[in-house]
Amino acid sequence: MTETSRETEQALHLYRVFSRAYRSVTEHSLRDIKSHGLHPTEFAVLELLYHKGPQPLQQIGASILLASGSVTYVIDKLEKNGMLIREPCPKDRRVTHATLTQKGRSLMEQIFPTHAEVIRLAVSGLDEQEKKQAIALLRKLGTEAAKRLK
Amino acid sequence: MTETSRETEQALHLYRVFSRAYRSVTEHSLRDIKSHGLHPTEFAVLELLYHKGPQPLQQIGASILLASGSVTYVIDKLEKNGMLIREPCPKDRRVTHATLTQKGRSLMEQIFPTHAEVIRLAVSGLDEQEKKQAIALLRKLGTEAAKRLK
DNA sequence: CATAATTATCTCGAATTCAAAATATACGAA
DNA sequence: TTCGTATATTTTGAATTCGAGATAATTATG
Repeated sequence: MTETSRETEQALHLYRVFSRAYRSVTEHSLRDIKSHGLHPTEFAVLELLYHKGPQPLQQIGASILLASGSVTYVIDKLEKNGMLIREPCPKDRRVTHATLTQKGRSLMEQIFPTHAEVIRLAVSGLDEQEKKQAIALLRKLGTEAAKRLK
Repeated sequence: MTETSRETEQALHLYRVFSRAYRSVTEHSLRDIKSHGLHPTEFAVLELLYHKGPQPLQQIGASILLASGSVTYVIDKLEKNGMLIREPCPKDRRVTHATLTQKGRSLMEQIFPTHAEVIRLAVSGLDEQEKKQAIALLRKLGTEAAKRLK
């Protein structure tokens, strides 16, 4: 028989509940994104630029956890679709910034409110107090987990 | 300016904290899995069979959310590596069961305790009481989100 | 200034995934 | 039985991702 401490059992239990919940919640988001003819990664890039403004490609990869080769691929596609343009950085010629075009911004202005509403519904199983608790717990959990990754 | 209700703001905030926490926690798991030369999907299949015993391929896909074509692909690979075998179901000839070989079972016996310990550490940012709260909140969140997917 | 080390991006090939179509089997109804 | 529908698996082709290596530009060091 395998020896597993009660603490470990509880940790595994939390991990499973966490994963299942994550899948169910993100499924709402994914369906909405797909319904607009976008892929999750494309949406993530557009959302980042929409909220944070022009970003170096490197930053984009770091923010949404994408390998550099994949960043090139997604940015290529979005640029071909006219959603954004590449702009060379004048201060550092190694760097390229991605900037939303008017078309890209319009798209996000059109779909983001709906998307926010989908997210609101997806997490509406918790009331305001519970959401507050969940935020505090998840923030702590995530921060500590990130620390231990170094 | 975009009108967004306070509730929606809170929901988006929860979603972001949730996603970040999930990435940090799962990164622990992914690194451990990789360190054993396995891919996440392969590990998921092995873990399922290890804990639940032989399963129809269809069940495997349903459990770990994998398209049927991908199931065939992963099972092929694991079978070639000698981790499992396919066994035709005598009662229903459409069905194939995947069963761990001794080699596959030994591998899991060897790596699962370590993996459990990695998970324990990954979520150790919360104490026992907090884990209990998190489990309750995440279960509720996940269950309600799943309901709304129908 | 010259060289080494670092950083940002892109290219290329391999691996994994999905979706749709093909195949085989099971099951219910006429 | 026979037909039609449903289910399980495999096949196929396209899309996305990663990792490693190449290139170019910057920064640090002597």
